[in-house]
Amino acid sequence: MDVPLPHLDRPFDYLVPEALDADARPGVRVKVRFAGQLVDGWLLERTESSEHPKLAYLEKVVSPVPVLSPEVARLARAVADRYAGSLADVLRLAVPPRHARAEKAVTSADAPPSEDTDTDADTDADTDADADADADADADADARPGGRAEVDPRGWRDYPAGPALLRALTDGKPARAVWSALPGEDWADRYADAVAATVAGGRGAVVVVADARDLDRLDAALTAVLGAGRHVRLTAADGPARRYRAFLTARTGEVDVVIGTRAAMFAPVRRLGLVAIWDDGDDLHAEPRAPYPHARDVLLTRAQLGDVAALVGGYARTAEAQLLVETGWAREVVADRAVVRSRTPAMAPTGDDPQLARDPGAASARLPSLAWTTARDALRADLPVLVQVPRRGYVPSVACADCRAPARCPHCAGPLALPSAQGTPACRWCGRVAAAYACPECGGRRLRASVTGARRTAEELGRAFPGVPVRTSGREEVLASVPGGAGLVVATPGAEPVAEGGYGAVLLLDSWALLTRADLRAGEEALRRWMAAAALARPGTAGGRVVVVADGALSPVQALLRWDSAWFAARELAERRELGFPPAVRMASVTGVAEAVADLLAGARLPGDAEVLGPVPADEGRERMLVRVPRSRAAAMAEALHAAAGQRSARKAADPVRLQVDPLTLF
DNA sequence: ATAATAACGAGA
DNA sequence: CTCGTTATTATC
Repeated sequence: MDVPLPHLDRPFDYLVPEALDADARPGVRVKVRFAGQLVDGWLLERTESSEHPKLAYLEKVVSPVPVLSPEVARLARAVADRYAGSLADVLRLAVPPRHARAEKAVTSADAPPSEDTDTDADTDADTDADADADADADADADARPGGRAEVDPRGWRDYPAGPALLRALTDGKPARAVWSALPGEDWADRYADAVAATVAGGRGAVVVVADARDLDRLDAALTAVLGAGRHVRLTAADGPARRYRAFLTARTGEVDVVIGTRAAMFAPVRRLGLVAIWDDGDDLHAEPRAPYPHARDVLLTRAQLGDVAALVGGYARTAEAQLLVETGWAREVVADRAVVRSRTPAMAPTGDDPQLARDPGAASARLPSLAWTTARDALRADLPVLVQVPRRGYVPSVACADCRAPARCPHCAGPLALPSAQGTPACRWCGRVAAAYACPECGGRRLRASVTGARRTAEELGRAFPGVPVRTSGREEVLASVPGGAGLVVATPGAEPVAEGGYGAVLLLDSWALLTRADLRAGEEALRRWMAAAALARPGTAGGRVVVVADGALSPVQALLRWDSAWFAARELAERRELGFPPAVRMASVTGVAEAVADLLAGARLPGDAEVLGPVPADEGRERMLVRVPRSRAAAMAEALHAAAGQRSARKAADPVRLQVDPLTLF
């Protein structure tokens, strides 16, 4: 039933009239009379009998195309349960809005929609070039015959476990890998290898990337490996018609490789063999619509439910990925230290005090001396220079003025904030005032908030190197690539263009702004962005250098210098265990006007060991409470919150409450 | 939203 | 005890 009310989050039985019998198959969209009015719904299954005494008739089958596959239906239910949401909400994300013209185009051009069991569909249009793969498509995927073409594992040889991963994919084994890409790695090519290996084994794949630029890159890499027409792009940016068309192409089994942004995470794929996500730390992977699922978690749930292989990759490793490794759910795929050293650009930290710069050019650019000379040398060698500058608008938290350790609440470890320049610091979680705050690291008593003026520094940089072309890549205009000669590229994180042959120098400026963000993930996020930029530099052996303007003693900086995000992720995860933060525990946030939040929590039968933190003020006069449970109680907490939301909606409580499990930002 | 059903209270 | 009115709850 396509109504978002939590108390109606269950199936309802209807009679199927004779006339609709043929079309009324599981997975089709239907219209039914419900509480007097016509509402949309999904036909989940056909049964012979019903517990319910008096049934109404199905009103209409909207379209005979069974757009909801059984696998996706099961997945959607699991995702709804995990995120304390309703099936209807998840299905809205999983199945794009119907586009009648696109539907007509796809279903008339091809064979009729395939049978509904994802494992035996064989009505795919025989694609001209390689009809080879489907000769034994119906055979048990685990009993792959030996004579199949293997994918060349060359690009994966830098990682000792790489070739075995590709073999497992071709053999249809549900391998699970957390991959740490080397600097300079062409990740899109490696993902194309993994997909090709899966396809060679007769299975399909879903790959999710964060943005359009990554998608273009992956698209090109896949076309080079698989040829055209073997995969399809699924992204909301392509517009409703193309999106629905791509969706149907996958649903009918015409192609069995889907790549896309998070809109693709629920893509129906026949004989799914691999789910993959690149750069899972990018916050674009978090769906902003209820129930706010994260692409990584949806894909991992998919892998878990369906004996499907999973690949979680990035230059940097997230704490979540580290948890997969530490629990043994996934194996890490990393290069040996010697290989890492040979590929890494020469990296150095430098203090951020421009007064120390002796060179006049450096002083005019307000650049640390080392950063300035490094850039100058690269330009003289006719190599491009990348300058990464954080975007404005980060809310900095409060840090110790002496050692710069983030100031945390002594009681609940939430972030401290200064209400005014003169005020006493208070916790943004529990609201307690930390009047006598002393830094646990160094004992310092002074606090500072920080930082602005990032972009201006970058503009001044251009003036410091007269005659050198300056390009910018940022929010308004994102460059995909730049030519190889001498030139300055100023980019905000995530918008760094690839340089032909690699950058001669990469400068990471104003790291302070990244590191002091009021965010649990500040360190992880800073490292992720630095690594993404540093990965574009030439190796040190080819003259590539990276200068990070930050204290070399800080652990994210250490991790960058050693190109060891696994080490950092392990530290990060250990710290979150200690502080009781996700992903070591499961959290949920409850947001709304004060009394509504209190009402919901009062009605929630939370597990006994649940902790309730807050309230803290949220925007527009609402407030926010956090519920924290051990991971073993995650399902019970989600259930309890969903049920409590159901009670409220059943008695038509006016004020809405937003439930978010594993919210991306906790503060 | 709307109909059924339970709960309630006043008057016979 | 019964009838009419009002809260509650389920909605196939």
